[in-house]
Amino acid sequence: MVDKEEYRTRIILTASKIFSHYGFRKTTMEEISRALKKGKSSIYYYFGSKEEIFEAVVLYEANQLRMRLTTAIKEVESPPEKLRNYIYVRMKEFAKLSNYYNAVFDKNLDHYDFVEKIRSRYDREELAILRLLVYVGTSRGVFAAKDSEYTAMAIQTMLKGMEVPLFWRKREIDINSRLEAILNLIFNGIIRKP
Amino acid sequence: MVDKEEYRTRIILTASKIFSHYGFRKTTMEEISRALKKGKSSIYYYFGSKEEIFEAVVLYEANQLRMRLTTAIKEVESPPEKLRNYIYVRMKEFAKLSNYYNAVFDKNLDHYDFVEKIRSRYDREELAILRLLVYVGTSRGVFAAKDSEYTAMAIQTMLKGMEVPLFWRKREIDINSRLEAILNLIFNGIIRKP
DNA sequence: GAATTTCCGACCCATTTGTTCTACACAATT
DNA sequence: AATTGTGTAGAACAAATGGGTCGGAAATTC
Repeated sequence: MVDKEEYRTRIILTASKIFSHYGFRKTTMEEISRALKKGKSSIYYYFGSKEEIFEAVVLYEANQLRMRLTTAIKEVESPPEKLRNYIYVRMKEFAKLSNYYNAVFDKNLDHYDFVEKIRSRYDREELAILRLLVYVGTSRGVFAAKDSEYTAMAIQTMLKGMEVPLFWRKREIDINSRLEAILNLIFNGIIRKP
Repeated sequence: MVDKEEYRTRIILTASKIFSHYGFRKTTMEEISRALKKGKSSIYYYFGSKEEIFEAVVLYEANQLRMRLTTAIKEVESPPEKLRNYIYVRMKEFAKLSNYYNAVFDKNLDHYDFVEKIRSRYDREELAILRLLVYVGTSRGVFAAKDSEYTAMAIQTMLKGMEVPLFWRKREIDINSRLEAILNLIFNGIIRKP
């Protein structure tokens, strides 16, 4: 009973690995169960269907991302550094995620709406985080934003803009230099001039 | 008619890519043909079966390897350098091949005998190459091998010994340093002491 | 030792997949 | 113009694969 939840995450972890390698479609329940050294039907004791496993994987991944982002903020003190860290980690993680989903999804596919649902839920969270960062930075006098809500939304828009090439292009983009450029732009537009 | 052979290699190339990603079993004819923008049944005009394509891929890969090795020898002049280059490239290529076959083969599998056939055929070639290298080196006075045949066989045995961990272990091995050690051993055992 | 939890082999059946077959389009050749 | 040869693909099909169910063994807990 306490183990059950634990075993569920074990399933999630291994399934995630196989999904990322072979994609959702090509991954079979047989494989997942074999990797867990269990019978195929045993898996159904923990999850109702293959899709259910997949949803759990996505949810898990989303929480992972959330955690990494919040710790990224806590790692440093000053608001500019917090913002920089946040954006940096966000980019890195999204690059990883884009790899994951490119591998997992069949090129068509209708699973996108599911991801979109998760994503839109996190959008609000992200906005709150950014708003707080901007607000704190402004009240400490290191940022100079008139309205932290709209400023946060603007930043978020920029960040989303950076996702597009990640998810649609195959070409290797020099993430780091692009990142520097973006950060530079944000800071020089937002940091109080002396 | 001249195009036909050309198109066969195009099939081989694309099939190889998909095989290496998804493995033989999970790769479907549908996928291969889709990647080639042809109808599924059209592929059968060029190859009799999925297995036949796979055999062609392996054969192609083997020839690729042979070429890389012979050019590796020609790149340098002195016998020790030739030997070093040969072993170096051989290791690198085998590391790549091991990745390929680990990805392509289902963990069981009876395809091994097929690979073994190809391999044993190349064994003789390799032995001839090594023997020549040793022989030339000895007659130039830079090596000191009593019997180039048996020396070559000894070297080949060592090289095979290095394959084992490549194909069976997952752990990342530091190829370069191991390589240096082996080369050092071979040379200090074979180079005429002053 | 009964109850409950966890596991699995055997089965079901819809879908997939390797392969065959036939027919069609288009050139080249007769 | 008819024939032959080359390349293509759609339809059809038998075999397999794979997701999911079920009844009941094992194992664990009470």
